[in-house]
Amino acid sequence: METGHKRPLINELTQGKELAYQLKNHLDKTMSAQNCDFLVEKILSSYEKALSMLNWGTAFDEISPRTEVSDPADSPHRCNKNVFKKRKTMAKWSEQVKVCSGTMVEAPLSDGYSWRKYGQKDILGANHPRCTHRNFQGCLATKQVQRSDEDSSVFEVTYKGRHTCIQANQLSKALEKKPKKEEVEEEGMIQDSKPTQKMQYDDGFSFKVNKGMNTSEEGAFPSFSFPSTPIETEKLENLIYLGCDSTTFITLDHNLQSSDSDLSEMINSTQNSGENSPLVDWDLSLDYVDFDSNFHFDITDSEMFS
DNA sequence: GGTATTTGACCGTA
DNA sequence: TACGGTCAAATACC
Repeated sequence: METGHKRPLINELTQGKELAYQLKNHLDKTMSAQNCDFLVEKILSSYEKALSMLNWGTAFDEISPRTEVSDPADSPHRCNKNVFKKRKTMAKWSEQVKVCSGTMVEAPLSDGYSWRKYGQKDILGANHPRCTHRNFQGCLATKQVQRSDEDSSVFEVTYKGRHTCIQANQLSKALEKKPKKEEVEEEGMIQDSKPTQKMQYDDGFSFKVNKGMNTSEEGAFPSFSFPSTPIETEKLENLIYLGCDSTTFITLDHNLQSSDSDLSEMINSTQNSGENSPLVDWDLSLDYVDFDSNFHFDITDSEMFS
């Protein structure tokens, strides 16, 4: 990796270490849960940034000579801005979320992160333009929103990159005192009115996202939550267990009309990779997807294969 | 005046 | 070379 990129990386890691020490010191003393949450999220944010930098470094290493880092003078638009020119490496961290917004047209935009629209593009063959949003907290994640041609109430939301920021709601919540019981309940009502969301990946299969914790439990990620979609009993029989950690389980719908070899390949690649994350080495790069471990999600959608 | 959005142009990828 | 992603100046909004 280039020396110039080590410094911010070291800074982030150092900051994470210091914050961890602070947290350790506070654990013995009287410290509110909110402050603990805040410190933890700061620590996580630091490590996320550091890891992103490492990923960039990897991307940098993979850049072909033709697309290698260019002299800033080469492009007036990229002076001191984007050091790395190859976009494909960033697109690697992508997930796609289909949102049946129903009456809540704004729903796709309110996922708890702070997004700023920075581009709109007419896509060939699409009736509606594609809007691109970027987090303005120095976060690497981007988000694309495009209204479906078939159903204008349906938005396709594509997330790219990994969040390195602290979720806006999360940050404010950490700084606030614990809300009153009524406020918590009200928040829960709002969340329950949100549409069911489906995560669909470019590789051809999709997830239903099932929030496995109730509103009062979710804590750290209050607004990026989806209504709980109970798995039907008969569907459970068709689910192939892919893996889990303490709070997340991942299953693959056995009804998927992909070949058995494809299935086994996916499962093998899943189970053979990583100790903690069941999806670490998937080609669709779920290791980079910003899943919150508080979410339960299962692969139950077979539309893409029909 | 500060912030957010729009939009035309540039650039990378396929 | 066409298409899509991104940038940044221009514009709108508060």
